[in-house]
Amino acid sequence: MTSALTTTAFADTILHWYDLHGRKHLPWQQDITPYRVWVSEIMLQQTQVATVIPYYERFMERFPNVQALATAEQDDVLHLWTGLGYYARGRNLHACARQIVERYNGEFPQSVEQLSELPGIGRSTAGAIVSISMDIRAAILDGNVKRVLTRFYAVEGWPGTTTVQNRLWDIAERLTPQHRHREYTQAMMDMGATLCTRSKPACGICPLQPECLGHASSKPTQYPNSKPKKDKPEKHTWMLMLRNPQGEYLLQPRPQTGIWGGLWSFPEAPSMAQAEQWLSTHFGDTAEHTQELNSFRHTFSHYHLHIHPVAISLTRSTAQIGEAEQHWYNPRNPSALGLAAPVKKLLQSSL
DNA sequence: AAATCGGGGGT
DNA sequence: ACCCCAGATTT
Repeated sequence: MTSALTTTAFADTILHWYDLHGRKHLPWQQDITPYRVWVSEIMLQQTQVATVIPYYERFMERFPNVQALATAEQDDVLHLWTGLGYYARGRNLHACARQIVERYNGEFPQSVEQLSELPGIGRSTAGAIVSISMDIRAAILDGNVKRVLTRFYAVEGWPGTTTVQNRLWDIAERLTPQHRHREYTQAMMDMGATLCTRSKPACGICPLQPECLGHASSKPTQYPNSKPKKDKPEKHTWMLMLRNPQGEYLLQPRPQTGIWGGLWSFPEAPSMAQAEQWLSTHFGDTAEHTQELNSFRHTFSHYHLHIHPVAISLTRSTAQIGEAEQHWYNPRNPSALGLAAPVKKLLQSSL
């Protein structure tokens, strides 16, 4: 980790580049408040800017402040989160808003330590909130910053390990300047997002290039070192699309934890045989036209899920199924519920 | 320390 | 088809 550049010169270089080329017109960069920055940071976790923007605009219109979010129903929050993924972010966002209202009288606490105790806010997100919206010096270490730093210092090792992560935090803290925190934080993210990109870094126009060890190595894209590969298991599930005579589909809430936590989905079975078993138990005299639709594959970060949709038309509406909560969903008049992306897709294609 | 959580966009 | 993205939480 040797560079001719002092930490001060590093920040000055970044800030000068930001003044000329940084992004200053993103939605969350207007009317900067802790609430608006917080929501944007949560949405931007593992999700790219272009994807987030329409979700952010809708969310801000519906929940303009932390009080509005705190008093909302979880279904209303997850409805606006449908399609963004990582739904624990939506649940944590909601829980966090309620804690801020209850414990802090609706005002965001002004330290990385206090913010980090709140659900969904870790060290990096807390650093972003205080540096951008409160003018408090703090480092961040998101994907963009990791990429810039691992390249600039040619840091070996996968950043998922504690060793590499600690080293990167040390570097990030050391490089954060004493002034212009908001601009520096934004500048580092912009560098990573627009210049020091994953596969085609624009080293030719990068102000850090003369001192960059990654560039000197002639293989800057080898940083950050990639995660060790693992085979993804293949899993299967049968989704039962029960349609009543009114054209409504039966949905059930999923558990709060695990895949699609807190969202609504079709009843599922681990095999077609068990699906038919379940059908005869609950709909023995009302189910007809059971038809297996074309299956498709949905890929998660850690496994592939083969979804086998089964269309079942009911001769009449049926009462409560066991003790489970349930909702009859009309695709022509959608309810405000959180839906997993494949469920939403299936409901739309049923029209 | 390692596993768990989605969906989309780039290549 | 594969990689990974403005990470945090749980085990």
